[in-house]
Amino acid sequence: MDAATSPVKRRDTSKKREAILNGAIQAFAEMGYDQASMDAIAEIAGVSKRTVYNHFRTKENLFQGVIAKFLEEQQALKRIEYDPARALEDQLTAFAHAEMYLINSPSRLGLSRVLTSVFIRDIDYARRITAQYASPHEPFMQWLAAAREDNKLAIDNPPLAAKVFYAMIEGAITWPALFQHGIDTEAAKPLLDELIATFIERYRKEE
Amino acid sequence: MDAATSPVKRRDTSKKREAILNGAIQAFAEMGYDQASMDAIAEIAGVSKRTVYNHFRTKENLFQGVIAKFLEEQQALKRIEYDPARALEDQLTAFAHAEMYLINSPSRLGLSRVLTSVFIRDIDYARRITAQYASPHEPFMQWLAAAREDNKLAIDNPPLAAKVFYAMIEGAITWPALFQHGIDTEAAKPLLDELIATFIERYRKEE
DNA sequence: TGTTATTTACACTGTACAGTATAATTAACG
DNA sequence: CGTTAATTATACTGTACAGTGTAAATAACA
Repeated sequence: MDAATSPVKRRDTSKKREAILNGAIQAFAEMGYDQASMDAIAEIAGVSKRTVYNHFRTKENLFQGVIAKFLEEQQALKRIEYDPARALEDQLTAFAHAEMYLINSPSRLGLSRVLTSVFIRDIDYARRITAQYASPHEPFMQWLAAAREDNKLAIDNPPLAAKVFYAMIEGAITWPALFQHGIDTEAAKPLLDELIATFIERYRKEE
Repeated sequence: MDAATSPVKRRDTSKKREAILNGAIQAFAEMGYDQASMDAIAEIAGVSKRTVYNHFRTKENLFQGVIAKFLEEQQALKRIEYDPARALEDQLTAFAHAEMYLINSPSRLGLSRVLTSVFIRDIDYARRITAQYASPHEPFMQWLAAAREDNKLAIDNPPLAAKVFYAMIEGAITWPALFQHGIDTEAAKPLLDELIATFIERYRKEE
């Protein structure tokens, strides 16, 4: 199958593949999984339906390609570096804002909804897929560990504290954004500040 | 249309209607909205398909009947009375446990997933439906107000505090339960305790 | 018991869509 | 250029399912 070892002449098909993937992303995001027919996807991608099937055996297969792209991006975008020179509030606020803008970005919002609706219809399937990616809370747990190391936070159980923080962010921002047309970032700021204040009050190291 | 005012003889059809509704609830919960065909629903309900259509004009219509039943029950089950004789921790813990057992109950878990998947596919539809019911946070806001009145909590902005609490419960319990096969209630207790401690540390009134 | 509203069985229509078949066309690579 | 892998247009198959039509059966009520 490898171009270098195969005796068969193979051409570069990555361009079409990209086009199909992008068309599928757009179609899924705008119409949802079921409504996005393979005909519609092919048309949006500017490609014949047969070509779609030449690249992806089934619709489900194509969807997995879309998911992979989406989740890999997500993973790359959820970084947080601990900075000992910066106030904890500042860093947490920046991080929470990043989460809010990420979920709010229109292109991702649509796909997040589709992912949610597909995953909740088949949670075992969801497990199988998401198991292939690192836990999205990992970078934050690293941050917490660094802050503790730096004697700024008193945390007995970092995974537990990470769950508390993510519960707040997801419960207050992520899920509401999905069920509305995104979040009004200005209106959400007082809530975000309150969450961060609550978190810090709990775990701040007493001097 | 009213039996008392109509000149047409009308019989009691509520039994069949109940049977259809219960069959639909079971079918939707077990198979999801799309997979639950009207034929399947009729069979589970022990009723002919034509009778289903005699009671509900369309599948969507039937689904609304199911939703109505579900959301009304939900509303009734989300009560919390403030008790000045009981510690805040106790009351919040009991409340949070009630939420956890409610989402965990197998019959409701399936329907909650279906509701989620339908609502997230059409958030404007979701708005129209849920707008007909009281905000699910209302009872808790009353509780907060009573606790403040009783000088136990220092809360400037009760709706904001309510959002903080519900964000924690939903982010930590409700959503995870939906995407797993429910929540392991024992394993969740430390997290629940931590959330409540965090909430109380933020809003407890200093003596 | 007779009337008739309601229910049933069953055949049917129309539509939407995943996936396939195939012959013709295009364009990348040597 | 010529070869041929990749792509295209188009027509097609099979299936699933919402919703309808109808005549016969059933059962609630007067």
